Amino acid sequence: MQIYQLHDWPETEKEAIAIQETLKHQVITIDQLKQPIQYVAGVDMGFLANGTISRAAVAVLSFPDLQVVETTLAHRPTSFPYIPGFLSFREIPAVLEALEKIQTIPDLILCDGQGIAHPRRFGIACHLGVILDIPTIGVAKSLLIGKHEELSLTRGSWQPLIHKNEIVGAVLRTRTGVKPLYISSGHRVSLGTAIDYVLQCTPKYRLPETTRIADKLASSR
DNA sequence: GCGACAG
DNA sequence: ATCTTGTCGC
Repeated sequence: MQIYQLHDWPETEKEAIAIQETLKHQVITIDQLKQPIQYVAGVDMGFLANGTISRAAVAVLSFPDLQVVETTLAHRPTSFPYIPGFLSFREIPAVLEALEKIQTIPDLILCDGQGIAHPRRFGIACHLGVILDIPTIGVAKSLLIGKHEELSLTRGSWQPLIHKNEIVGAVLRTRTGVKPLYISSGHRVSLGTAIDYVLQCTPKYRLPETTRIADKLASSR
């Protein structure tokens, strides 16, 4: 797929904040998805050579049957450190390179990390969604910001994630008795719809099939 | 100032 | 993210 650069890539945290503050106004948190969804993609990262090389993996699956349709890999020198709140600047360059090789354009992308459940409401799912103008959902394995009530142990139960008096996402149990996931809108997907798709993509394990496939590719040799 | 902190 | 074996439980 063809990808257009929206901005120069930052060198410093200060430049990164400016980009986030600008682009966050382009994020759409209501449903604007193709109907029906035919292809769902998962994206994940791995690192090689003591972290100096970034490897991005993309897996496109059919929906709702979740069969692998296509996968790609891309490698790049790691150019930005890991700083909480700035994950996208570290990971997106390699992800875009892997997505450029994809033939099957996904209707929805599940990202490893937060969407608007972010200090400036612009996590990696938002950033990728705005760059591509494709619907995205943030699916994180741990909390970045916000608080929530305890939730019951059964699959499908969830609680709103609150930050500064705003509902920024949901804590969602995708498997009974297992640690929950942190779900938030990335771009062109509402929270309720995000929860719905994440549950449809987790028929068996805690993590969505999309990210499980991408994860294997990204962290294998 | 102190603590928290996606991957 | 990554370094790493066995082990507890369904």
